[in-house]
Amino acid sequence: MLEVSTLRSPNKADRAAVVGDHLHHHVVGFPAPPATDEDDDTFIVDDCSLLDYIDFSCCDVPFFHADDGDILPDLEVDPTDELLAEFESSPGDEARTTAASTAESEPAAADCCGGTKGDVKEDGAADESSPLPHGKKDLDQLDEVEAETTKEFKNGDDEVLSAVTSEDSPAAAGCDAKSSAPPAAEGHSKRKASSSPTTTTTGKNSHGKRKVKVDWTPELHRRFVQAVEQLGIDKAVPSRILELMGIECLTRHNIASHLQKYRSHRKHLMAREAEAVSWTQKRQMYTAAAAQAAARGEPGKDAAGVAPWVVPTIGFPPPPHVAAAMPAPPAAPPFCRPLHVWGHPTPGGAEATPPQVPVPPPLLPVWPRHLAPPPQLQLPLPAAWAHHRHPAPVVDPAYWQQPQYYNVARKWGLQPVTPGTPCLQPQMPPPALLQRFPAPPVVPGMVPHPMYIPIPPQPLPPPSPGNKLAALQLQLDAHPSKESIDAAIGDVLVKPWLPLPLGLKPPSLDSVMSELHKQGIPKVPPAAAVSGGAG
DNA sequence: CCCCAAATAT
DNA sequence: TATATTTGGG
Repeated sequence: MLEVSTLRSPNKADRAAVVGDHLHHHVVGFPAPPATDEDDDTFIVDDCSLLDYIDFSCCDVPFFHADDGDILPDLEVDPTDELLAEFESSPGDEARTTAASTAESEPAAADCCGGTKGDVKEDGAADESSPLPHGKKDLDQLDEVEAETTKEFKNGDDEVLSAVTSEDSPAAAGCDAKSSAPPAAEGHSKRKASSSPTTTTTGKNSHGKRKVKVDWTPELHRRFVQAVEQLGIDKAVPSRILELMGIECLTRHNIASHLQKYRSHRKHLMAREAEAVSWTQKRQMYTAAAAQAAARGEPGKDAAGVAPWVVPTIGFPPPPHVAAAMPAPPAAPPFCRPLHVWGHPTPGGAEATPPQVPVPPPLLPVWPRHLAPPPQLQLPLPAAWAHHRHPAPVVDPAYWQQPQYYNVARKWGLQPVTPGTPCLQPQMPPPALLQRFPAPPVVPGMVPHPMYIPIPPQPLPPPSPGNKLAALQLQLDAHPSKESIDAAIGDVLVKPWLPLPLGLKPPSLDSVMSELHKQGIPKVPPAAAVSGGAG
């Protein structure tokens, strides 16, 4: 059994307790509970079932359900937004839902886990009994759970959000989390010890399993990010973050881990981006060169030859007008799930401001491959592209400020990238646009993806004799490393656009496009048929 | 206490 | 298998 310790917050009174599943639906968030001070320490979740059912994976998706349709609301969210409940399940099933709670703007008070889904650790026992037929629920801890409203309805289940860990750390405890199990036994219970078979977490329904790990739900993550941002670099250390977050359910370790990952993730992104950018640039340069060559009437350079090289800009955001002219992205995924947790919370407003131009983003956010987007969850999301206009990209200052990353950031010029923001669901381009989007030809060696137009490496048009640049580029691009490709692809998937490294000066897309246009070259290779687009 | 790297679980 | 999270060490 796992125990979760709850943290108590000194100040906060709030905490929601979690409820056991037994309740079927009662969620229980107690807004501020008068509760139990006594108890603060631990909650037990008994039910096993709850957790089980909860599909954490889905959790990520919480947004979708949003009533408002928002997706990743920012931290500040209104209650409404915050609800992240995910209900993926349908009523019929077990339903698992999770709701998020509201968050408050207040960091401190935050609710912690607003989003967390319950995790709990388990141990065993508890009762698995969980008799609940279907319900499972979690609870949330949120302090204020106002949001509940929605949640409750939803499936009737409840959800919870708490994260929990079992750490021993008392300190941590406090939260509302749910915890469960009896403390006893193992005492420390680190999950690890048990190897118990059960484990599970994710959803399965069976009853016995629960999540052991802290579930970093988007909500939680948001909070995390927020905290980090608020703290700013220096202070963005686990302990501070924890404090800021106010979530007592989490332990420093949890935070630290998450932080680590967060950084790591960023680092990777940066690296990939850099690569992608460079690759893209080369490509673009080549394109430009080719276009010029074509313009000169060089043989072999016709629209066809050139067009293939026109790729959606991966490296940088196309200017609005260009974007408009560009081919619409193939089909947008049914919905996007936030980059798990790694993204930044979009601070308010960003999403709030819909892009003036409903231009479909050339690039789409990533949806974890392992997750199949629930069909039902298709929500209209605000265009992610709003990013272009974001006055100030929301970046996690803290992140970048960290020495190691700061340097990197400078190096790569990533300042404004907002890593996780992307999870907005791109709007589905109008049919007309979709048609314009030729299906990417299947190119051996290239990974087919609806998101980008594959550019066959091999079929490069021979450089014209006089075109050194083209030749050079050809060489460079002819055999892109797998990584490069991957990076490019990943890039596309991950973010709509990337800032170029400071040192690089990409040819303007406009110039390229206009060049092509002059030549009568279609923006997109006519050939391809639209792939399933939506797929 | 924090960061990094590895191990493990999901 | 890949990814996420946790655990352990410096």
